[in-house]
Amino acid sequence: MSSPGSVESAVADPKLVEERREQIVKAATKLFSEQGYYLTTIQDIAREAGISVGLIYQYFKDKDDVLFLTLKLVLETYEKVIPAAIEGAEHPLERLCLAIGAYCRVVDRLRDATVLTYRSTKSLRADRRTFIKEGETRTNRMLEGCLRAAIAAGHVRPINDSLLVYQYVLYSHAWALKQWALRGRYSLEDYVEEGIKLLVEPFLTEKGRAAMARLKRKRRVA
Amino acid sequence: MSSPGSVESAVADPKLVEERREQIVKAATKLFSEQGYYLTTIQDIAREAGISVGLIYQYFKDKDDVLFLTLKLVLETYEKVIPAAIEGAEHPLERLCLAIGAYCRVVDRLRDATVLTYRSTKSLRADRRTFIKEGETRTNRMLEGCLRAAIAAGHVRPINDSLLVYQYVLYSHAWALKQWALRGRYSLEDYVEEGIKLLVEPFLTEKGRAAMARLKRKRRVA
Amino acid sequence: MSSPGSVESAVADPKLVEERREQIVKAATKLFSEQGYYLTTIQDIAREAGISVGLIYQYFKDKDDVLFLTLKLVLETYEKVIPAAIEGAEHPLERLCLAIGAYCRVVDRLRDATVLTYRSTKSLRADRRTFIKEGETRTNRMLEGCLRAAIAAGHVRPINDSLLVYQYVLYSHAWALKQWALRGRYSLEDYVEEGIKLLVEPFLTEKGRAAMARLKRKRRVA
Amino acid sequence: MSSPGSVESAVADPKLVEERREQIVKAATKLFSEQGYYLTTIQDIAREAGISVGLIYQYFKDKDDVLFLTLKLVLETYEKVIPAAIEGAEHPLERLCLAIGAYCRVVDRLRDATVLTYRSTKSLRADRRTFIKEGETRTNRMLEGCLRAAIAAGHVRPINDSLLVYQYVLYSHAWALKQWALRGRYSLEDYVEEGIKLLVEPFLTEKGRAAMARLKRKRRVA
DNA sequence: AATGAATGAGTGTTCATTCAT
DNA sequence: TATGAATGAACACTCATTCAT
Repeated sequence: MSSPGSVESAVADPKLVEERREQIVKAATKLFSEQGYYLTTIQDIAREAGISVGLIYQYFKDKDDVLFLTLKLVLETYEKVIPAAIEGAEHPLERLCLAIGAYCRVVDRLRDATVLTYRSTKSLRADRRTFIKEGETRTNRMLEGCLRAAIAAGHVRPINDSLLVYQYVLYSHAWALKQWALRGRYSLEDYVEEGIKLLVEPFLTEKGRAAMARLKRKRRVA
Repeated sequence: MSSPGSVESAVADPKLVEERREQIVKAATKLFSEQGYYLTTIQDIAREAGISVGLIYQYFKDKDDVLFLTLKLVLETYEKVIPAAIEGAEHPLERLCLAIGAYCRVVDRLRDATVLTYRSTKSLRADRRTFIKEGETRTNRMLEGCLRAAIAAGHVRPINDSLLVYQYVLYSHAWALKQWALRGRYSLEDYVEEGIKLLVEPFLTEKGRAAMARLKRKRRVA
Repeated sequence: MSSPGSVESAVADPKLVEERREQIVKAATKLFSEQGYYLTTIQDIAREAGISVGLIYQYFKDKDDVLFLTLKLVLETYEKVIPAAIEGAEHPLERLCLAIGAYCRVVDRLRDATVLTYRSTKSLRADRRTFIKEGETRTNRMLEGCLRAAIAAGHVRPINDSLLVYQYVLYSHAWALKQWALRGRYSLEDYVEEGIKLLVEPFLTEKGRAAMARLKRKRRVA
Repeated sequence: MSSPGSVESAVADPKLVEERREQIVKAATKLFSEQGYYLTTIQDIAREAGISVGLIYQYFKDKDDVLFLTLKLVLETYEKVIPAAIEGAEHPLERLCLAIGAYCRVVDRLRDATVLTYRSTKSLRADRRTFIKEGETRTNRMLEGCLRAAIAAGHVRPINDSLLVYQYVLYSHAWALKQWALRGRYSLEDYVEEGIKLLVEPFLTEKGRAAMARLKRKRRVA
């Protein structure tokens, strides 16, 4: 009946649908992030969004639907932000570092929503859970592309790229998941820098090290 | 009234208390892991444990209490298994590798419960949440001890140890969190080995590399 | 947060709130009176009122709240009926007798609810219990006002007015509390008349006796 | 099967039965009086009595049974104390005053249990409720006997004796029911004295007044 | 005679969802 | 489109009662 990635609405006007859904998801994201999925009621969401309970059901089939769109939006943000960050950069190493930095920054911005991703994905219907995981996989692949390009260009020595990419992802997510331990000890920018020292630099080739040095100098000037 | 770490019981006999709690927590761990905290009912737990609903309330104050002990047990297992694994080993590098391997293996054994840790810690009362996080911190410190010893002994070059330890932890947890992606591609033992290649070897000193080679040869013989 | 005398509602429209609460309290009064507070379930009340369980919780915070409004209504009825009964009468003795008669009659009308007052006040939260007792005190004071006026006017001889007022109250309540013994032996009107013979006439002065005789004649004519 | 006034026990030794029941009823009276019947659990009673839950069921059929014996004991105390108080006194007026005083005093002693009588009689099974009411009626009849004797002897003028007796009863009970209002304003002894002024003296004949004066003088000497 | 662990029916309460307006 | 009053299934939790020891 309904494909896992789309969400039906009883309302015709697509512009209104867009607008209302955004309004509702914004409220839901805030509340789900603060209190979790099960402790957030539809009435809470309606109140936070400044609309009536019934209206939510004009734009979403059920509560699961709201969660789905909320998580989908987080994933989509990831997928949008990272390409945007590396766009314009040519050098493979620069692209890799920019991608990692962008990931950390978007996690910082969507801190609570990222945690929500870990907490609540399992609350979704099975097919939608898969859909969300595929979104994550797509994001990973973007990082993987950057890493492979750097290997192909001879800046990074051959290595288990897919596992290393997971480390990039986990490192970024950790900024949200372990904020209670990390914040206060690092600024976001320091955290990114440390990440690169830990998860990129040790794998650079001679050529890569030289390139990295040049990049750092350039960045310092800018 | 009640300290966050203890759980009151209406039953006097400590042996029975121990036994029943274990029985209940075992059932709860299974169900919480499969369906999450909120979708698991007390009835479910009772049925799974083969006892009556009322009996659960003789050994736990409320549902939160059951979750707490469940999570506490996971953390305590971590804290027990890792020292046991490195006991007997003398060499700092060996101790570090054993610790990482032990962590991955205990995560494998408590796979669902580890995921539960990420999903449900926030469902706990605030003071208990803190208590659980302190347990995690203690585990981290054990790894940190190993890493620092290896640095002090000149096998690992000076590095941001606390962040690297986080990578060890995340790497281990990922085996549970991302099992949908990792299993099928790696066996547990391969995964451990890859982890060491990715998160230990790049940071070895000359001396460390030599020591590591010797350790590997020894392991292959055994 | 909530003052003891008010009851919050999730519904906005005050007219509907009024109507629904009346409907619910009416059902609750019947059931509480027949079976007592603890044997009456919210399900029972919903069924009796012809509404759903959930709806009760839109108009009352909890079961205690329903009991409170039920008892409050009884007390308020007392406070309304007695002034209405003596309004228009000028003569202090007439006012006193009318007040006593009105009290007996309202107890007769709210027979079961009056018994409920004795049975269930202690089931209320402490602050609300006090609130209810203050309502009773206010009613007593109205009777006390009548009695004192009659003493001041020289119709009743000086006497322990506050204790005598308690006797009036108890005499009225007894009509409900001891109905199993009194009904069948007295009609309500006879009971009122006997009460006046027992608790008013013995304390009349010469002047009071004369006035009382005149009042009785007048009443007989009307 | 079981007559309403008796309570079966699984234990043979009548002395032990007597002793245990007393122990249990004592605990129950305290708790029922403080918290009411429904808020008191069998576990509470067992704890208060210092015995096990199971043991209560060796001496009582069910919880209703415990309440019944508790109330029965109160009524029996009334029935025992009043005759004892008037025993030895010859003069009808003196007997009447002693009876009223004794009633007030026993109510004072069993203050909470007397309130319990009002709150919880309706919680009993129907036949036992009747049984308890008959006990009350018996007590009333003792007072009625005193009053009638005083009338017959020409000390009290002919009057609606049964209703006046109710006033005596209510007056005594009020000491428990309205203790929140009465205590602090009267001592028990003053309260008794005021009662006699209000509910006996106004109905005395000339002869009665003379006799009462003599009695008071005598009492003052003693 | 005495214990107290075990039971499970029954309670108050919540909240996703519907639908008349 | 939008509202929010109304529904009722489902849940956590309690406690009178039983029974193996």
